[in-house]
Amino acid sequence: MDTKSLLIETATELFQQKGYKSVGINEILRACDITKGALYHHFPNGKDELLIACLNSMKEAITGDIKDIFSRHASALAAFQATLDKLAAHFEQDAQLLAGHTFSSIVSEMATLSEPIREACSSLYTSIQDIYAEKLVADGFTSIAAHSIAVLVTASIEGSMMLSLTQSSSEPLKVVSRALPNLLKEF
Amino acid sequence: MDTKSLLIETATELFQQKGYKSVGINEILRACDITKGALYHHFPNGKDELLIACLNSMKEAITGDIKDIFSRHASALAAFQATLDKLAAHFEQDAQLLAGHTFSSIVSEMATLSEPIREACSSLYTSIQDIYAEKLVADGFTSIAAHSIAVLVTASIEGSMMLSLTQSSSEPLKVVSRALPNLLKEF
DNA sequence: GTCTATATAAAGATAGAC
DNA sequence: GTCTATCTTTATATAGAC
Repeated sequence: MDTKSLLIETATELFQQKGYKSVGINEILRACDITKGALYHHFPNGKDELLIACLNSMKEAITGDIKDIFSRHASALAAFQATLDKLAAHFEQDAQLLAGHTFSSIVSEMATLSEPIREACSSLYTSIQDIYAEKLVADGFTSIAAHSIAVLVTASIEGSMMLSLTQSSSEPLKVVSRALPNLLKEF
Repeated sequence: MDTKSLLIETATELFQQKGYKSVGINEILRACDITKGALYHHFPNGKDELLIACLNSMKEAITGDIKDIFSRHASALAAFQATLDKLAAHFEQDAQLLAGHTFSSIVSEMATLSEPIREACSSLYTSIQDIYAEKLVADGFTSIAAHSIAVLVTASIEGSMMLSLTQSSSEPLKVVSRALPNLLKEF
């Protein structure tokens, strides 16, 4: 793999696990086994520019995963359940794996600090909600209802990931999975 | 106010808004208009020890707020709706105010880094869920059902706060508020 | 395109005067 | 109990050789 891609992939993983500020450039370089010269060649504007590239990479990976799951299940309910089961399974295998499905550590840290980064995170959540809403419309919901349900489910899933990480238990993910039939109703 | 309380109060607010790593000791001292000598007199173990004190302070403030709201409403549904309405109103008045009702910026950053801090955050969420569950039991739910619903609602509220901050809109908070009748059903 | 070496600033923390 | 001054480490970033 070329150095630039390696850099993005490695930094993405670290940022997702530890947040932005907590991860130093040196830590990233050590993990990639390269030095500063290479980083500043590919990202002349340094760590900020690398973060933007990582956010784009996360958008690709996360929406790709979701599209994949949603194309393989007939109903929105089945797709959401498969999503949450996968998250719970990943969590139980290795809590760190859960980080790969969210970017809340970056959102929480940066949302109030940097407007361009808040926008990048916002666009990522919008993309996710759009996939959800499309499937809900295919299931027969009106566009308006589908949009609301998509927001609700996104909030519930993100919140349950945070609770599972905090409480060191897959229970919150499983609770939301069981509650899905109630969530997927017009309100 | 004594210096120690001022320090805790000021640092709590900054940590909630920006996370832990993003807030430097110098920034806190500047905001308090004191110097390092005072800080290290009250917190010999430095920033880490100050964070623990802040987490305890948040626990007091947040659970106090919730208990207050829940004592003033007859049903769990009314109490949850009042909670979300208050969050949305605060958000619309000043997005920064929303930070005072959560500590997700700290959770997301520290949950994978420091075990004692993860435990402190976990205990805070447990306290919140206990208040919710108690009210749900009073409403007639079984203890088991009340516990599950409390987890679900906590996840939904926390997730919607994150979405509202990220998307710069109170819509996610309002969506979850409208969805509450569906959330408060056995599953 | 990547390295080494260096610059510069900021972080957290300590010592000792008052 | 708070200050000033200082120390150490770490952070991001740059310059120039290869």
